[in-house]
Amino acid sequence: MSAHPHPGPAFAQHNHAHCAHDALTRAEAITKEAGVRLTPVRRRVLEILLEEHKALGAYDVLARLAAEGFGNQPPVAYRALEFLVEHGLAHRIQRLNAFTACTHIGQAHAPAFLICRSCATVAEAEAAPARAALEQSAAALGFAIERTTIEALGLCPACRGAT
Amino acid sequence: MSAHPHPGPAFAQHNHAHCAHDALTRAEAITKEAGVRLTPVRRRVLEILLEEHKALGAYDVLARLAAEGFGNQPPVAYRALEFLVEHGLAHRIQRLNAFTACTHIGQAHAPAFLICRSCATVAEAEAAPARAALEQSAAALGFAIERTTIEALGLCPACRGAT
DNA sequence: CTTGACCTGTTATGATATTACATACATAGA
DNA sequence: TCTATGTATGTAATATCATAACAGGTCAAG
Repeated sequence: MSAHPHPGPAFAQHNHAHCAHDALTRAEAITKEAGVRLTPVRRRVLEILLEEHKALGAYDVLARLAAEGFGNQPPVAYRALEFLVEHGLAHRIQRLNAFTACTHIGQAHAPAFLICRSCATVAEAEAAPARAALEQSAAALGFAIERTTIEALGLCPACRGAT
Repeated sequence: MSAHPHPGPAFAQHNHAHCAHDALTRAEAITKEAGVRLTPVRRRVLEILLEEHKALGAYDVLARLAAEGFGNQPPVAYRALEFLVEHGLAHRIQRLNAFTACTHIGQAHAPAFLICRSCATVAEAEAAPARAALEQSAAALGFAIERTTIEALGLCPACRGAT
């Protein structure tokens, strides 16, 4: 169990170095637990995503990897990203065709994403109530939901303040 | 006002010819009202989308158009689709990079999409409660939502029944 | 019947993503 | 230790999705 069960949102001021380091530590625990390998490329991709609370395209990640001596073909990035998403270490933002590090690694969560259209920061919000509401609507139609994508575009607190 | 303010979901049995014809009639009213033109390409694209309650990729639509003598370059399809989305006659399904005809043309609505992973049918569900719940979560973080995308993947009633 | 706005078409290119296959690495069992 | 096996990485080639820029056509207001 962690001492930080509810880390603040990406919008809030925080010690980002600690936030990123903590995420990596958790990622190592998670992967070890699952019996899968957090290889150098995978780990590096997670680190890259953790540098900022933004979503990065696969090709952005790829460029970074290539510059550091990893392979420079798309599958290198896509495979690492897929691995991270599959193990809950990162999320795919459909609206942006991009990826962002999970800010709640190791915690059961079903996030909604809040995407600032001004600064591109992506935060995870609690989506359980929204999902429950949707579940209701769907059930009324006889539809069995398996996976839900909830993404909102708008303005983060900082960008609302700025003119 | 229509005699069918609450058409059934795409999953329900319905007279599809009537459903599609009705949608076109409404589309004509909407565009006339807005002072924009439902030109042949645009109208034809809407008809194509209305043929089934599925999402079609821009290039699928384009192929149909080209076969019918319209232009065969991507912008032809993208522009018509953009027009339809802009005027609420169709929706973009982010998850599929595809488009589907709106089943509630002319009604104020903020839909969630239910996508059957088996038969690919797309239905619109009521998303107002889910949006309200999300609005709550977002407000707590100081985030001002402008647009929300809600898409669920799962099994439609028919495909649940089938083994 | 001209003008201006908008629509359609085309070329070209950019951005995102996957398939297929070859090579290298880790590790468990002989 | 050796080697077989599964898994990971690297590369080439290609598929899929999307937009920019510009030329020509259509239509309706003046």
